[in-house]
Amino acid sequence: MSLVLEQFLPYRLNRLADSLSKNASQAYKLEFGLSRSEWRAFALLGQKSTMTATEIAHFSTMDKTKVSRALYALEKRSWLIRRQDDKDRRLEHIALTTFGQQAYEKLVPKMLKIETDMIAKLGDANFAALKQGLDALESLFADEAMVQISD
Amino acid sequence: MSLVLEQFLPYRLNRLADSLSKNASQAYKLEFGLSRSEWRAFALLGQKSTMTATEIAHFSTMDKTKVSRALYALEKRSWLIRRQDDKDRRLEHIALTTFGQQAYEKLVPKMLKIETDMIAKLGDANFAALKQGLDALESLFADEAMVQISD
DNA sequence: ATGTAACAGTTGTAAATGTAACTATCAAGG
DNA sequence: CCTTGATAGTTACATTTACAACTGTTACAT
Repeated sequence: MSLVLEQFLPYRLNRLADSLSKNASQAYKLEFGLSRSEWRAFALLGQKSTMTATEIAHFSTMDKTKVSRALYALEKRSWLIRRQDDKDRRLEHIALTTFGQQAYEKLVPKMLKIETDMIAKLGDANFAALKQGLDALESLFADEAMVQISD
Repeated sequence: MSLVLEQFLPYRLNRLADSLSKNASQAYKLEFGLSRSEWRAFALLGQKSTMTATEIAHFSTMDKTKVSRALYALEKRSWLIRRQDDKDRRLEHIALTTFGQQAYEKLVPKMLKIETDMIAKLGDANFAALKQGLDALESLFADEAMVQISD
């Protein structure tokens, strides 16, 4: 009947996502000067070692133009190199440089600590509940995406 | 030890918040041409009937400049009126016009339907878990805000 | 009363973003 | 071959946003 914004699910989720991200961004923003999109691309490259820009866009759910600019910024710091595919010259295989990997290995523990601290504060039961809820939400939207694709 | 972006809590929350919001925005964006910040201010005004811009900023967790511009947009559609406070001429008491209220009453059921449909798809158990998790997260960040204030 | 600090709200400006258009490449059919 | 359509990635432009500076007003101590 009546809508209370503070209790409205999309709004709550947005608010919380914002809080968590602001919290987490301290590590990569203050110390490394990375933006959120740069951090995402960077985190993926550290994790999967070699990817194309399109793959990064897919896994980070960012627009490809956003990815393009994030990669450009990371390239300027010499944190990544691009190698053109031998067979398909449209493709670029992107990987972290040694320099980039060193930064990655310095940054990851800090990011993980932020997360584990937060989880500890939440408590096991609440965290389990949160995970269950997020999993359920995610599969819900994964399904919808598939429906759209099969149109 | 290793960071998997897809499982990283701030990232997951961001991703989901985005999905939910895109889903929910269909109603207010396509049919009413409202932006997200306009929707938020509008929803609060419909809910609390009279507020100042600062209050709206506080309850919607938006920057006051964002609120200022959202209110300007809503005012242009004649959805709200401003009345200056008698005692403190810095303050503006903002309320929806009859016109704005009519729009509000048309929009709210659609927004609520989007939410209830989603909750139904989630299932009771998952929704309860989600709520528990979000509540816990929220109180965690509410606490932190207090800590900051008391500094 | 007067100066200083705080507050409400707006505006200016630079950076970030989304959308569409663009370049270059490939693949497949005629 | 050559045309058509798809794909990878970049660039251009319009919109949105954040952040700081600004105007006008109040409160309060001197």
